[in-house]
Amino acid sequence: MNQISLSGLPLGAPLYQEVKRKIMESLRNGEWKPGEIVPSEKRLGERFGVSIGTVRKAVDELAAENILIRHQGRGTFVASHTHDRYVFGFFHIVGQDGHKEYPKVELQAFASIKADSDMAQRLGIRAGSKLFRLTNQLSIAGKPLIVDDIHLPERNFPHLTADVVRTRPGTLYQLYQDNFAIAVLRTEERLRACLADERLASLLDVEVGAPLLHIVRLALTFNDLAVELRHSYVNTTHHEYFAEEHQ
Amino acid sequence: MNQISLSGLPLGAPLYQEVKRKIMESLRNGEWKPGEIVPSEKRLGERFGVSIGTVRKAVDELAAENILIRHQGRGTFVASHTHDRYVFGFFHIVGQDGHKEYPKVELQAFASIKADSDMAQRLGIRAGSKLFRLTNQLSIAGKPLIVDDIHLPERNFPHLTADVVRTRPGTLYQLYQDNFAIAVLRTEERLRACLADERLASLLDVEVGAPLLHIVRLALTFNDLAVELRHSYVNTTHHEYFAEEHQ
DNA sequence: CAGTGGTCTAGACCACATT
DNA sequence: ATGTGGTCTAGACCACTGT
Repeated sequence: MNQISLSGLPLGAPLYQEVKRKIMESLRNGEWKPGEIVPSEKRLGERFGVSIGTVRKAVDELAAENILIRHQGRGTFVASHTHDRYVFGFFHIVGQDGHKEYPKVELQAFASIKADSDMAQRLGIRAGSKLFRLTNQLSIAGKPLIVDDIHLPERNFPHLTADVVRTRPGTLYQLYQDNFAIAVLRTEERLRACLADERLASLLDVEVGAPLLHIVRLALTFNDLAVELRHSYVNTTHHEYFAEEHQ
Repeated sequence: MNQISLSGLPLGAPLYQEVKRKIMESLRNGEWKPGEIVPSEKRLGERFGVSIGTVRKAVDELAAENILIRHQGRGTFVASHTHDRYVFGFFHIVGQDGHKEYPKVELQAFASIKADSDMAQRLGIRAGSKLFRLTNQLSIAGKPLIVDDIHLPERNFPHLTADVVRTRPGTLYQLYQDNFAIAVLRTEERLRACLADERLASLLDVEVGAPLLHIVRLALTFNDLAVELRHSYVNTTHHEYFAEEHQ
């Protein structure tokens, strides 16, 4: 059994891992905010007392995880959620020709509910905790394509209202970032096939019993803390979910 | 417009990219075969006339793409398809508890057909070209879970027979690698929901009209050449498709 | 023990972006 | 002109593996 230090890293872990951890700590603390520039590699090296090469290795990994973004000649920046970034990184539905087009979003319902045991387990909270539940209808060319049922622990999103959601300028993940200082860093998705019930059939303009792609997405922030649980129901008649495996 | 050299790399490309290209060329040529060790970083540096640091950067990328595998103290090896590796890298179906178990495979049909325009386009061959078509039934605990319809261009798999497929020791990708020197390097998957027709209902032991997850997988080798086109139909009643997005 | 990959350093030079 | 990240080098030392 390996010993584990207070930082969560094994004792005698590589220096660059320690540097990476410290950078993430500063990001989590908000020392450098989304969209802002971080100190140059030279300055980071001085701050942590390591060589530039070691800083580079730490930043390499953070850049590979899309937490930092490098721009040659300009500097290194904290990744920020934008519409384009969401479409590129999190939105996996493409047209039959492989073309990606982001749908128009319309909020259908906003409510406060209590977490059942499944939701609570996935979100890592107690069953019965209060959640916001949002239902979005996403359409392309006026035709409904996706229904999203989104669940957010209320304690992480104080004073959220339907109006705030409806009048947000960008994606929901931008709202989490800008209004609640929550950065979605990665997602886990579980996919199944299901049949449209009456509600989904009505929202998606399909027959009851039509086949739908059901995606359960868990969005996570620092330390793998769950931010959002989302059930998406997709009409895959003219669209599909795309995934690539670099082996 | 950037100039492109004969190697496909932009003129003035980084040295390590050139080294990476040369290593991949040797892999494609079979100079180093799957499972074999490649020369040490020191020797590669001497061979290509670059420093070890530059070799490391090239090997770093190849290791990140799972084309090479490093073992500290032992050396660097050419990735080889094994059962475990297939399950870890290409098989995305998990039980409801997240547990991955690889099913028992049974060949149901083996035929020679002609590519229709859709298959031909996806495989990058001419419509009407001859294909092998294999149908596999995959079961867990005696219960059918997946049906695979697999299409292989005949010219890449000379003398393939049902018997060879049935008596192979490992996965199909191992067969491609060991008997035909074809290395599957990455896959693209497109997912939709569909309804079971009579054939699928019978093979999967579900009702006609039951919802199924339909996965179209394209397997690719060097230079993004298509190797295999696979249609998988999954009964997601007790299993699901898992995908992770590192943002 | 010798050989391998993994880490870390220090410095030179390049390509790029901004001032 | 200055500062940034990107590349490349050379070498030291460490951790691990097999003989």
